[in-house]
Amino acid sequence: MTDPRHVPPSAGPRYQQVADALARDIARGLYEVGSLLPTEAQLCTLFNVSRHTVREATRRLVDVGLISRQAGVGTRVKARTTAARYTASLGSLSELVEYIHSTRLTLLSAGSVAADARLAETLHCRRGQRWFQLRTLRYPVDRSEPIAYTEIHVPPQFRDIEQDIDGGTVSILRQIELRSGERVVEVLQEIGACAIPAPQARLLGVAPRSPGLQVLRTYRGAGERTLCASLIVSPAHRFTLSTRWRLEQGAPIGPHAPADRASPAPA
Amino acid sequence: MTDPRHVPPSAGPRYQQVADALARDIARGLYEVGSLLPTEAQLCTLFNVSRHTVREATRRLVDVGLISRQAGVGTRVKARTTAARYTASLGSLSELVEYIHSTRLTLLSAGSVAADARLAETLHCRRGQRWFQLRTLRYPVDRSEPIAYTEIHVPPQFRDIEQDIDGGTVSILRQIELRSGERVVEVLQEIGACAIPAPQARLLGVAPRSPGLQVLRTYRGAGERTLCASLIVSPAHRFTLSTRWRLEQGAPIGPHAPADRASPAPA
DNA sequence: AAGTGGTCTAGACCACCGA
DNA sequence: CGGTGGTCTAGACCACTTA
Repeated sequence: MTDPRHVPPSAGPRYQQVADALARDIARGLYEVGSLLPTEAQLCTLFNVSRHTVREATRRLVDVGLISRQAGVGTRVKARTTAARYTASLGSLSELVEYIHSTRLTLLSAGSVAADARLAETLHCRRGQRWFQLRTLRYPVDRSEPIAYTEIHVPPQFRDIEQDIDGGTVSILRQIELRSGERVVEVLQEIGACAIPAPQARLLGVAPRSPGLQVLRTYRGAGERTLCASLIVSPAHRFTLSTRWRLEQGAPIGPHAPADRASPAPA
Repeated sequence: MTDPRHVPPSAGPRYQQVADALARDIARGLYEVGSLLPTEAQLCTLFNVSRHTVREATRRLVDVGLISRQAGVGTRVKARTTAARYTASLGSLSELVEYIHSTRLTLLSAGSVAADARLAETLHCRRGQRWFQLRTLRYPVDRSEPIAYTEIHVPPQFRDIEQDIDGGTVSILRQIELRSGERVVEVLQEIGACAIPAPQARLLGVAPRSPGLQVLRTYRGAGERTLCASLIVSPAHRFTLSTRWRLEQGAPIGPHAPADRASPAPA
């Protein structure tokens, strides 16, 4: 019942049928990876459609990465099949950072520090590197038990960022972006478990060495310059991080609302 | 009103100029979010180009999420500016799952279970739901200390998956995909910290209630059918999860056009 | 210089939506 | 029903690559 060659002439618009046929032929190996597809003119006669239709068809295949076009050269086969890619995406940095909307921050301290051995390892920087450090606690608006302890580190030249940090890391990032003219280009995130050290445990109202989630985020501009690094420590069960990975189909149809977000653990 | 034509006419093809002009007008607020753009015919006369060119222009704007088109209705403005998007991507599921390449798995047990209250909550399923459960330990090839305890749950109809699980979750997923004809379309991942319960702690060689990382992954096919759910528990410091988020530029090369997002987001 | 894809025009018919 | 975007044709000129 499942003969792959039995594929009915695919339905839908002509360009889709052409695209499907080409994709099938590529998968079949009729057109090998690296070789050139027939020219658009040839495809026109081959499928008996206008050039516009051929281009609409090949455009789809370009979009899914099967082929690429180059003026003056031709249309080259890039891959035999569309690789399965799973992606997660964020609408903005705030979705990564503001794990709970209705939270408030309190600033514990702000000052210049030099990285000791532990901090250097955590932030992947040289020992002795100087940072301007903000230490904060994040609370749900309606409770007095903090969710997380956060250390935010920025390069010393940004030490005079406005310290109304209620906007959290995002507003700090925005200020840095404005002042440096750089854009956050990538965020490296490392998640692990830890035994919460006594000082933080005291702040968070849990027993020393009790289980905690530790999230390190390094915000980088172009050229791998670190614009900000934040370290979050949160007792177990106070929140979880969720990410939704979705298969990226060839044709990105339909709305997707994937988001990495953190959600509070049920109380 | 300022004359928008004082802006230097953007370079490039005609459709790009049209797209730029429209994007500028949307950003300016001339066309409000939610409202309809002029019809394609109107845009043709407005810019004095053919309909093909107008469509090529609006297609770009659709790709970057500024507008959407609907046959019979019109072209609607979806956002005032292209929001910064950060995406993370995986080449395949194995990058998500096989956190360390050189590991080996040992099977502790395999059997049918009914979800008790705890499991039901963990897996977000009904209490009493039946699963075929595999319990495993993952070791680095060169050490005897396990890095993680993993429970893999699959729907009972897949209970006779081949139990040579050395391939890990991925090979199990592949088998399920083959047998069900379904594809893993999305993966929901929840990460939290926990105090490792005594039984698992014993298996992992750590003290009961010591800190652990807990990762729940739910693999879903189309229609939100759960094909597999895995629960990983790993003692602190034995491994960390890293993710790299990258800024996705507005109109990059291959229009892996993210579909529209509802949230206009940050002010 | 010949041939490729890139762009653009002018015109046509269709399915679908809303009044 | 009239108007919208969706599809498709036929033809044209261009910039570019390759020989």
